[in-house]
Amino acid sequence: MVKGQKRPAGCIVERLSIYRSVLSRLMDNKGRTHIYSHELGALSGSTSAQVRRDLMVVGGYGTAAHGYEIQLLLEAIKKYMDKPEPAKIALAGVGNLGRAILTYLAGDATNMKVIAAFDKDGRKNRRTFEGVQCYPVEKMEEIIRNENIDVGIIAVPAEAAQDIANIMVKGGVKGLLCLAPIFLDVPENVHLEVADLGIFLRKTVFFATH
Amino acid sequence: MVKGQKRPAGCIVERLSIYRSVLSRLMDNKGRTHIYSHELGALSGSTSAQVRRDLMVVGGYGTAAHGYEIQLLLEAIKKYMDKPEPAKIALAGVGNLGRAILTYLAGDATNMKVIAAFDKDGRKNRRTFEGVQCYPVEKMEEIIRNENIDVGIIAVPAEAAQDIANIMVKGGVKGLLCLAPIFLDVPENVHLEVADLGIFLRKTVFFATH
DNA sequence: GCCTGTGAAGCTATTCACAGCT
DNA sequence: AGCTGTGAATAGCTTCACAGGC
Repeated sequence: MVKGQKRPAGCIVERLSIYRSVLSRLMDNKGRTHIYSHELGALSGSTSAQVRRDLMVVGGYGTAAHGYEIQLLLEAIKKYMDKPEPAKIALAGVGNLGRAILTYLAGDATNMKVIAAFDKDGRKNRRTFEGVQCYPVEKMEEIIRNENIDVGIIAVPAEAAQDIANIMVKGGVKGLLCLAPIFLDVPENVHLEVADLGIFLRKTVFFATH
Repeated sequence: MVKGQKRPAGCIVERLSIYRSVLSRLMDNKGRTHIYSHELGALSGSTSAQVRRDLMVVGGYGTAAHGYEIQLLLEAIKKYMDKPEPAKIALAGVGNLGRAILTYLAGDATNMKVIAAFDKDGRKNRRTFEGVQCYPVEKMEEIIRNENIDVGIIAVPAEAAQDIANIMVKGGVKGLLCLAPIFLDVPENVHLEVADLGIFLRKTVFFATH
């Protein structure tokens, strides 16, 4: 028997991303200006101690009186995580999953920009999705290289994923987010992030039924 | 500066799910019957030591001569992870993301079954998606309770996610997979798994550009 | 020689707990 | 009284390294 799920362990970067989105929403929608570590913890699935530790990394600006000033915190996180220029992104595969991510990014794409999408399906080329132009896969390597794209998102079926990854790497991406249910082989110097929805579902099912 | 990404730390359950899908593919597509820990490691983004440790948990059946027998391994993993009855699943939100997960499950749903989908959009009701019937949200609690559904997948916009979660919990689900970019408040006894694509993208961007 | 199974060591990440401040 | 920042302690996870087997 497994010992009872631990919080997904996620590294700091993951949690900082979460804090960031929670804080933005809090500031924009509720007009909050300050927050305590235990509140932020509750809103992001973490503990107060964890929050304080994380915030130390970006330079803790909290006061005992009012906690953290949200504005300041967001700037500190941004400074820690973001490069001055928005990251350039390419998307391969404009199926349901690809479109879902475009929709998401149309809402919150702070410091990220999807430069181009690619699809094998000729009918999708020349079209735009959420304002992003779709090109044939044959042009991918060239466009990635010319536009200096940083990150590739792989939202194609598992069978095609490795080929797509190879082309993206040849084009010069430094990171890949693979949404297909397969583990890709990429060079050491390219960061691979795997987000397989099926695995998450299996995990959920496991913990729900045990 | 962050210390250089560590393997996502994922707990055993996550890795077992991965092994399982890798092994199935290997057996079905390539007709392999045996595999060594270092091979399985390479194919699933892990190390040989890690694989051997994980497989001990399900009952290691390896031999020095041929490694592990795939068939046996799959059965052992299944016995460890699956209940005798397939897990019953409900999906809320039949947008791009919801449909993506239905497509996925149409391919590999071993021991999982999506019983019903729900959507606010009246035009989607009465339709089926990948063979799954779509109902209005008003019927959700009732259907979840009557069908004894184990797990809910939340693929609705962030604003609606908490309401949907509340209804699902009232209906009696024991686990929730939330795909919306928000952290939900659920009772202790319900397992919450958060899979926010935006967070993964942010992580990828961070490691690609640092 | 090369593999598995596994105790022991080594790391990382998380939590505790408290000094210092308001 | 209640909060932050942080050293120290703990818990959890991963790798090492080697005995035992083919």
